[in-house]
Amino acid sequence: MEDYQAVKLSRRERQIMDIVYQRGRVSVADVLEDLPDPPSYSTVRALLRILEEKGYLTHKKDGKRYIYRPTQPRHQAGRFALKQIFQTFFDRSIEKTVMTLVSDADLSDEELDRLSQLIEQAKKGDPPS
Amino acid sequence: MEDYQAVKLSRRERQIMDIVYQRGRVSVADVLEDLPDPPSYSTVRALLRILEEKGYLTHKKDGKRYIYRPTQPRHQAGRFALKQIFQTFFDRSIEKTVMTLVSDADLSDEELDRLSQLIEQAKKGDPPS
DNA sequence: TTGTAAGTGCTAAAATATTAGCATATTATT
DNA sequence: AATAATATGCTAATATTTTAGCACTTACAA
Repeated sequence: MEDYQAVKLSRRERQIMDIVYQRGRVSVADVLEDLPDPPSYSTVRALLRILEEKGYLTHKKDGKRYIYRPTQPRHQAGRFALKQIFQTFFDRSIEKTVMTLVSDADLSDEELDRLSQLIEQAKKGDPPS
Repeated sequence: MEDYQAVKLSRRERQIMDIVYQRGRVSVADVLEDLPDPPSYSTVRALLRILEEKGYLTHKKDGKRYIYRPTQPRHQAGRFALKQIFQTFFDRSIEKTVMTLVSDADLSDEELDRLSQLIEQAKKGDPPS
């Protein structure tokens, strides 16, 4: 399992991976811009290199600079991260988790409708137990 | 904002906080048991002490041993963590997030119904925009 | 071309985090 | 009240993370 396991990453590495996943693709300057308590340019480069060595990122050249992207698809990484949260804070209860999500979000009626539909579909589509 | 900001925690500290939030209250032995690549007993004690110094935990005596608990309520910490994930991996889209949650979960029909109700209630109760 | 601005590669210093171990305290039992 | 078992308090060694800086490269424009 070579997941985006925050469990293996150091503090800075984690911060950087979060930025990478938020932006999709990043230059050194992008990361520097988003990083809290921003360190030096050199530092960011070093971290990106390390993350690449560890297999979390790849880069390609774009003009004279590197553009980094995650090796693992965002969706997959998100799924893993979500599972983690859900286990740690919400007793593995989907209900509790969705409740928190929804109550914090201040959704419009249309959005709520779409959510309902989503759940209906889940009910039809994939009947368990 | 003195949240459960994983952003400030080291790798081990984070792992420990996750365990604490999962179990609610822990002894040193509990933590040691759940920690991946378990270090020594001493180590765990040291980490717990540090987390207490930093304000993330408190302890009280229970017989001869300490029981640690988070200073921040679980619900609040969970909310914060969830928000983070949601921003990082799901474009701030509740729909995407819920979709992932629900499709991974293999819920029973009753559970799906309860979710629907939840959403209906949100619609009535708190009409936005 | 060649100068310059903006990159990268690498290395090693500095700062933090992680760890073990010894000394001391507490509880329960005999 | 002495002992054994199981805690904690503290300190210092070790390992890892984080950082800066110098040497080199590339792209572009004068």
